[in-house]
Amino acid sequence: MNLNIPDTRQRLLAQRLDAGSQIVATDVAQEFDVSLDTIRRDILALEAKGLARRVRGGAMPIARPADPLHARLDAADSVSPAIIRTAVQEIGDAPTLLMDGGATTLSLVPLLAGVTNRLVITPSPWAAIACQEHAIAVFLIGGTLSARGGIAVGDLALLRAGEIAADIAILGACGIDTKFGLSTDDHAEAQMKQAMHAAAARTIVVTGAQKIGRRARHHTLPLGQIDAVITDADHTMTAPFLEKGATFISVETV
Amino acid sequence: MNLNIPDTRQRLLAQRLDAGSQIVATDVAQEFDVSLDTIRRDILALEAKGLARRVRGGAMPIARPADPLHARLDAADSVSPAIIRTAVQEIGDAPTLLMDGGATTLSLVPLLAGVTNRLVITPSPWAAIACQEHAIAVFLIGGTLSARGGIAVGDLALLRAGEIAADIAILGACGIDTKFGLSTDDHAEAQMKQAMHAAAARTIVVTGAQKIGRRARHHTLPLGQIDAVITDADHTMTAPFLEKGATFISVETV
DNA sequence: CAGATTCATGCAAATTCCTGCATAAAGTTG
DNA sequence: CAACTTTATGCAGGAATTTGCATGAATCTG
Repeated sequence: MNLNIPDTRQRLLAQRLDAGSQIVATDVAQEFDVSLDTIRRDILALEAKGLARRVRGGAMPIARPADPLHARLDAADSVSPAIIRTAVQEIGDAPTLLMDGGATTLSLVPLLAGVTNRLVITPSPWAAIACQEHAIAVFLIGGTLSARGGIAVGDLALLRAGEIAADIAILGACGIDTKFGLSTDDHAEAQMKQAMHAAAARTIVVTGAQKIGRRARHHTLPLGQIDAVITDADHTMTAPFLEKGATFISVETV
Repeated sequence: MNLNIPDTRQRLLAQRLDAGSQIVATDVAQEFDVSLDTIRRDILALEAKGLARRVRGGAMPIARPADPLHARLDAADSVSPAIIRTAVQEIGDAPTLLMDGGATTLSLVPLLAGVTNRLVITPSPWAAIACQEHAIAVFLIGGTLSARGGIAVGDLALLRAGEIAADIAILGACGIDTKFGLSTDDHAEAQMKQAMHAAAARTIVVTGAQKIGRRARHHTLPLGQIDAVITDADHTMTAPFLEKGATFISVETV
């Protein structure tokens, strides 16, 4: 049995809050066999750490971050047209595409129509909808959609990606660095991108200049496994990558 | 159990208002099992915060400036609020939901938030996105997205639905008829809906009056396998169904 | 205009919160 | 080992919040 000390209790309570459930002080007091005051103090401590929102009778999870859609749509507007043009040209007539989620890749979709027999495979519901609106055949990879992330992830999704042989994987980036390679903020999404890379003959990364040199939390792919990076960064930023043998296709910013 | 405190209630009410539905004080009072006065005070508080327009008997959403994204939601807005309210009430606190695609079921999503540990499983990317915007955990069922249809279909999808045990399957309808039962325009989607029915303990159909008596191309479920139909059709339309032993929950059109 | 419904206000009961204090266990220091 | 400090816990009493009810006013409906 666990020790019934503040640390243990608070850890468990924080865990529950993080999972989205509410905490009813009287219930928890009974569960741990301590007085209501003790639980109240635990909640007080959690609030001080910013892990709980205290309400009458217990606590609730901290308010979630602002909804990702607007940010996503706003960002989509800001993707450089030059990047989009170049990426579409690079993709050419390849019939089977693996598309990542994210604003940058999403903005490519409208220009992918018009190729006969093209199939887009994607774990992103946004990309799937965009494809359908442009009459592109689309296969949706299922899985859990994380609260913050934009693509479906999970073992099921990984397996499924393993069953697929695509021509080109088109990935977005949270960060790309000369040593750390391509990186992603979410661990599960990083795995998904690795699986997409493995299932495709070529891997292209499409990303704006602001991601160059950044390192996100999780390593995703080493530079050597990326066939081309399309970006609007200028030469001073891409030079270190070129020295390491990476293929960067830079486009002039307008 | 959820905390029944002003904060929780007001948050949920604000959410419903934001989703465009109106609030009937007496109904909500019953739903939360509190007195009318309490709800009245909640509405008062929401009005003070500028989140509600108080009217006799309840509250209405604040008139919002039109928004470019709104074009897509128009279809959802045309779903009778009474149907939405009733369906949400019928769903209650069920933690695991299987949601069909379509405008009607999509319009339910904003009101499904606020239940702890709720998971929505859906083959519809639209539903998945709507869930994510409302911070509802969602599992996306993968598969091919047909050009016209709104949900992912395919053997893979069917298999996957077979691995799932949900509390309630919430289905839309292309047509529902006393003899032909529930029917769907697309064969693959019909199969998907059958699989969803099989994976859930209860099956609820939510549909507008215009679908009553229609027969779509593909038979999907016999009436006997549907636990409840929620519709705004009047008694003259639903009577033939009731005679056959079906459960229809009719709501008055406003 | 009469009846019914809904709203506003005040009030009492119940619940919960806050503060201070006493006790006990664990750790620290000389 | 003894004395001290720190930490955790439970309890009591007063303050604050929330709730349901009662009363009369206001509003809607036919």
